[in-house]
Amino acid sequence: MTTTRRSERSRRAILDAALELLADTGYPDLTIEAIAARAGVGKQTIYRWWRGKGAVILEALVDGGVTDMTLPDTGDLRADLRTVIRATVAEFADPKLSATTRAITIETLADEALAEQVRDQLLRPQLTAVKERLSRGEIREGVDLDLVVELLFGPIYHRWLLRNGPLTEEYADQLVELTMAACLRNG
Amino acid sequence: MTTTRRSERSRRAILDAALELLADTGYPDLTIEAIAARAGVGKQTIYRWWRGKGAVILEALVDGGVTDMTLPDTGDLRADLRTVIRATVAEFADPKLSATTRAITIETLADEALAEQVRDQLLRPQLTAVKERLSRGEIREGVDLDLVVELLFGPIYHRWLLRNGPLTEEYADQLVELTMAACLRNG
Amino acid sequence: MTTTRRSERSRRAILDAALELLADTGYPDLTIEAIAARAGVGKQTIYRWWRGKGAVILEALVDGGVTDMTLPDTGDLRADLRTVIRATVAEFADPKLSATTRAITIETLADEALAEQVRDQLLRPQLTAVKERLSRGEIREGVDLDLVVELLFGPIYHRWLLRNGPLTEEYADQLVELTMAACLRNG
Amino acid sequence: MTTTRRSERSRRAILDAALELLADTGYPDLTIEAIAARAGVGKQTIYRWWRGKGAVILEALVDGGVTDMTLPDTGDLRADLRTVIRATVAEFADPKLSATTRAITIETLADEALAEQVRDQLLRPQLTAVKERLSRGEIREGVDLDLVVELLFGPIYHRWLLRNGPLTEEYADQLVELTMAACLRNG
DNA sequence: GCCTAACCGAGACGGTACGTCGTGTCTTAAT
DNA sequence: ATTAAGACACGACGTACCGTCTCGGTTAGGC
Repeated sequence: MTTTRRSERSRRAILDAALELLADTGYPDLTIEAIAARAGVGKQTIYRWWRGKGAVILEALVDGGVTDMTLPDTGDLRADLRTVIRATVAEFADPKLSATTRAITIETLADEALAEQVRDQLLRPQLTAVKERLSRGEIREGVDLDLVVELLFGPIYHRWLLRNGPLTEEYADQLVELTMAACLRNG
Repeated sequence: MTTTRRSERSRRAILDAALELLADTGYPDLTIEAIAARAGVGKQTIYRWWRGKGAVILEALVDGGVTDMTLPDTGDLRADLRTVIRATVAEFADPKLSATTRAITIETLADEALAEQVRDQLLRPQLTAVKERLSRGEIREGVDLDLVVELLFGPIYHRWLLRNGPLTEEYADQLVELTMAACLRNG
Repeated sequence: MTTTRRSERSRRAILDAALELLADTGYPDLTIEAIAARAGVGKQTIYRWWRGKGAVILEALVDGGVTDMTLPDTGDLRADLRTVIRATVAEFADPKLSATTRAITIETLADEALAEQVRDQLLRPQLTAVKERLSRGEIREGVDLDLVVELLFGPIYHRWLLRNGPLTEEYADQLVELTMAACLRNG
Repeated sequence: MTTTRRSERSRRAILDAALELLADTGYPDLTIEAIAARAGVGKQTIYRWWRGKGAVILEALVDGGVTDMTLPDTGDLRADLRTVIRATVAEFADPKLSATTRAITIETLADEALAEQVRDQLLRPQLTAVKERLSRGEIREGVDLDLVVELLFGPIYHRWLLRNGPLTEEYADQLVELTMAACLRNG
């Protein structure tokens, strides 16, 4: 088996530069050339190890540990979800953090292969964590938990993406309320 | 005072060419230069009247009457929504029609001003139509109808956008079922 | 016979604008569009009456009376020529006036028809005046006066055009001296 | 330190293409875009190494060895000059070869920096060669040899540039005759 | 003094070339 | 073998002018 003689130094410089530029100039104006320059790296080095700027950004984000999600479990499902959904809404409402999601979403739209990675490495962990918490709640039988999860996150995504209304704490709470009404055993 | 004497002939040629190329080559590979060439028009004429390819496509779609949406009202809210949501899911599942939505969504992510137009001219009419139908149903009091609408469309958008699962008729039906459970007076 | 309903007002505005822009931006950067704008005139009006920017400039210059040339005749041919050649050299040395000649020369190089006009309306009058003065001097028989005239002006043109040396008063004097030696009866 | 590794292959292709197009279409209609296309080269590669089409043409001509000039020395100055001047006049009279000179002259008029190169690389060698031959002749003392050279070439340039008369062998001979009268010790 | 052409300003139009930018591939020299 | 550097062919960008073409709105003859 061959050891990759890849330079860790370069890898880090590239990922860091990518995140910095993402914050500075926004995703659409992000270029491989700029990343290489800022990282003090040859363009070839980027092309050798990644398929495009989307792949670089993805790795940068995953590497940055955006993925961490630990769900509270106080025994009160409704309250726990409220916590999670409030946090999610706040994240989408924050222009700074929101840029990150925009970046990935755009790539996701254009590139099927990348979408797969995003789904598996960023999205699923979060959704699964919520689903798992739901599975310990008093859910009506016959209800698809995956669908319930989407009932929680879908509207947020939709509203954020299409800028179709404000993302407030009240919104989060109402969303949880309605979803609970939809799937809890006792309405 | 000077009247702007815009050529309707050119406008039509450009919008038509844009739609044809969108179908042929897909949005990311769409080029102002190609649109101009196909339309038999100078590039300047496009730049004079639109802010970029996103704006052209938007106008092309709006102009093409993609906006039309007439909701059935059989008296049975659940059945009517099932019809609408099934149709929506089918549209998102169809790779052909879906390309159009992808095109707009991408531009929407990148351009705030454009997003506003999309929201007002394409999105709102559809959402409002559904909301209006809901308002004639047996909804529990205190429930925000806008939120119910998002409960219906959000999950679809979410699943489609992130390729997070299949978009089938069963999916549509379950979605309607859960939403009804969330907001109908009689559960 | 039909009278031309041409607007003298526009004609003047165009010629004036052309000369101003020639001074401001130099000939190569001069555009019909800029002339029209500065003159407050439609482009069509320029294209209707002139064949291009060269023609406009030429008329502007001829109209400006650049053509006037009255030769002194003190009886002393050598002294008279010295006066004329010194003036000519000074004109070519002056960057401001020189720009005019540059403009015409460029057009002359590119456009045969224009060259003819320049030759007849600007160049010939000057050369003829000198030739005429020469004919009243003590020229050796068998000497072509046209050639003598060129012996005087050619070197200046050459040096100016190719920036092949300084254009000073001494230069003018030496030039006259040599030419006199070439053609005067008494050396 | 960084070494520039310019592609000789591209350089040659560009210069060759430039000369071919110059012959085909003439200087005013010559285009960087066309040169790049004909040379099978990116436009950027031209802009990287030259300042404009004038610079390309100049290098192409210098590179093509237009510069070579060997003067005869039979001992008879008058005869030798006759040979040179006849050749020069013939060159200017030939529409084919003349196009080249036109091209350079135009650029020279517009661009000071380029003019310097033309002067040093194309013009000076020729003039210096003649001057050197003159210095071995019976020139009257006190006569500036540079001026004599200009007495020979200036009129030709003048007549050619302004199309002020025919460029014939007789013209060449008269020109030499007059110049000799101006500067030879024995008239 | 009115009528009706030609002429006017304005500027949109189809084009062509501009000079710049970023792409992804390549070559080179230096670890 | 991998790296930083950056030249390369390519293709699109958005801009500037070209010369032609409508538009209304004067304006100056000939009646």
